[in-house]
Amino acid sequence: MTNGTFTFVKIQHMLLQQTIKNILAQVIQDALRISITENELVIQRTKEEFEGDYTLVLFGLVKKYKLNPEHIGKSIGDASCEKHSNLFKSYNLLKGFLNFSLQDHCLLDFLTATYSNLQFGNAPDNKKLVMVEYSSPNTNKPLHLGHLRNIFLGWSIAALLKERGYNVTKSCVVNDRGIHICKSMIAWQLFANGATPTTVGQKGDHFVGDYYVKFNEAHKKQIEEGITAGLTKEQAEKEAPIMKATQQLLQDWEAGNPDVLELWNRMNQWVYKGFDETYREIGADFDKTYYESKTYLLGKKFVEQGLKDDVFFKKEDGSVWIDLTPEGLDEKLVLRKDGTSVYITQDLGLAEQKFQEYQYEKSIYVIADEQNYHMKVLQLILQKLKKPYANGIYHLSYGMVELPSGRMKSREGTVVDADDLVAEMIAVARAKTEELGKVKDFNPAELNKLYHTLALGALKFYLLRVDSKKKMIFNPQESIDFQGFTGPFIQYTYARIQSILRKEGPAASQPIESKLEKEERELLLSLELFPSILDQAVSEHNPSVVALYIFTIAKLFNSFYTQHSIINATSMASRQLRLRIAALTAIVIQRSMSLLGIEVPNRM
RNA sequence: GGUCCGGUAGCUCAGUUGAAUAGAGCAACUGCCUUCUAAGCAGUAGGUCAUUGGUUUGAAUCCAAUCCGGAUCACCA
Repeated sequence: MTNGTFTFVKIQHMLLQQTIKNILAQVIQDALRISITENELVIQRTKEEFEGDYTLVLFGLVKKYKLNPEHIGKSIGDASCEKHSNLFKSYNLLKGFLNFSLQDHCLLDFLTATYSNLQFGNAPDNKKLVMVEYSSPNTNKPLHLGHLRNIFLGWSIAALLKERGYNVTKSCVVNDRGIHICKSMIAWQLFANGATPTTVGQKGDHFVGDYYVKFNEAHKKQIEEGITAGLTKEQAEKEAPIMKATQQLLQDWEAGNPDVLELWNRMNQWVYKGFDETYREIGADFDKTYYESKTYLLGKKFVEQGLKDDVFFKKEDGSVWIDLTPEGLDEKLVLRKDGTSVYITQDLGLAEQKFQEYQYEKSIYVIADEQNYHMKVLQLILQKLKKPYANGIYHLSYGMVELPSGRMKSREGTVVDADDLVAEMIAVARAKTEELGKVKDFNPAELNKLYHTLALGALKFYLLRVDSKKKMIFNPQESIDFQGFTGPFIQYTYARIQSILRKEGPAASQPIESKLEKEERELLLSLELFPSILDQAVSEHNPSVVALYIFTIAKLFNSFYTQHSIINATSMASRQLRLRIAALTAIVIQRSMSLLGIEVPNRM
């Protein structure tokens, strides 16, 4: 801090575990006269059944330096407690495990420094730009459960990145053109008699989705007729009149037929209005939206460049390919023989477009794992074209949400609709709240707000608590729980704390008890991990780390809460200590949940 | 067939840079509300970590083989 200049000093809390590692590495060098870095040390939280807070696992040292564990354990333990008595209170040695107990004041210092810090966990701007693309719906049907997993994941990853200092741009690619939307258009022309979402009083995305279903019904019927008339199944699918009309519509669209464009635009607007409503309801937002209709031609110039650079090659029929067999993949088409571009080529163009607009360091694509191969190919092609942004592409691949009966199929009507599910969750939240009757003094607006908070808390937590890489099974018969490892459990813990803090908040001027109870210790040791948990979640691109963490915090607090009274603590100093612990727990819960996109209620 | 992912308690999932007796939640069973919110807490029961072999002082975790499930390898998106 220089004189006369206002310098903002951000105090970064040094994690205990890292501090211990650094000190022990030094101690070991001095005491055993061996050269060792802190990264070689294995430090972990001491298991509950043993005495201590942090444990140094000695086996690595024993093996590498051929030392006796009893001997080195004692040397390290003695030297540590002697030279760093401000950190280590005592140690015990069990087999190859050296368990250290920390001085209470280490935890109390941490508590004092953070209990009123509403920014705890927030890291300073690191000037790195990241794009997160998520949601990316088709415009022929409403959002479903699979989209919800995608959206919650993408939103949360973006929030986590921001929290840890990244500059984040959230983007969405809308697949607004192609055969799928033409199917809805044809069905509307054939069956709607001019009906609109307004005339039938239906949400626009559902309205259009219904015509997509009607298309499939009509198509199916025509296929059966075709087969009866002697066609093969494949022929019947292609030759069905409604399919031919759809193909014609697609060609007219590409040719720019004004009537077709007008209908296309009108139907898409209906869908967007519906999407916006759903996004608002579930708290999704985007900084930038790309429309496929505007970007799908961008990739074509890649083809020329790729041919020139000998990355691509042309076949006799005029189609263009890339040979990825040296990489263990296949030959992949990048341009059809009729000169139209394929999916992968469009994605190449969009990646370039995004980079030109944002110069991102990293570009995260939240896309289901069925596209693992596609994303691998995308990155590989960009690398072969020597694009500077190629290595920054990261596919956040998540498993599909399945029903007990298997995959959801929109054509078979087995999808779990996003709007329906949210409405159902709100109904469950209402029923549970009324059953418990704790907020009878709430007015209708407050009640609706609470139901919404609880419903989305339950739903988001349910989808985010599972490791995103794994597929998950959703059983619509069993409604999502409000007890145990759930959003409402954590929200409840928060509400409990608020109920105490409404009566009395911690007073900075008051002294606090300096000796910690077991439960207080446990809680502080875990709360202290918060920033490192966020780093882990970011580096693994995995919000479930945060969900898991905050669940253990809530459990620890509830356990503490039932064993020790806060307001009626036996001494003023003890009450002040506990009020601070409660306040910090509330902060960590609120912040963790907000990073999952979940709000916390003051009462429930 | 090639490639990739997965298999842990009745169910849904943690734990996989190797480390102490493999953990939660739900469901089942026992207790605990005149005390800060019982959407809670404490406890009981439940396991051949798919199988077999290997590496290691030590394997759910690493290696190999096998079995089972899924995804993908489209001039679909």
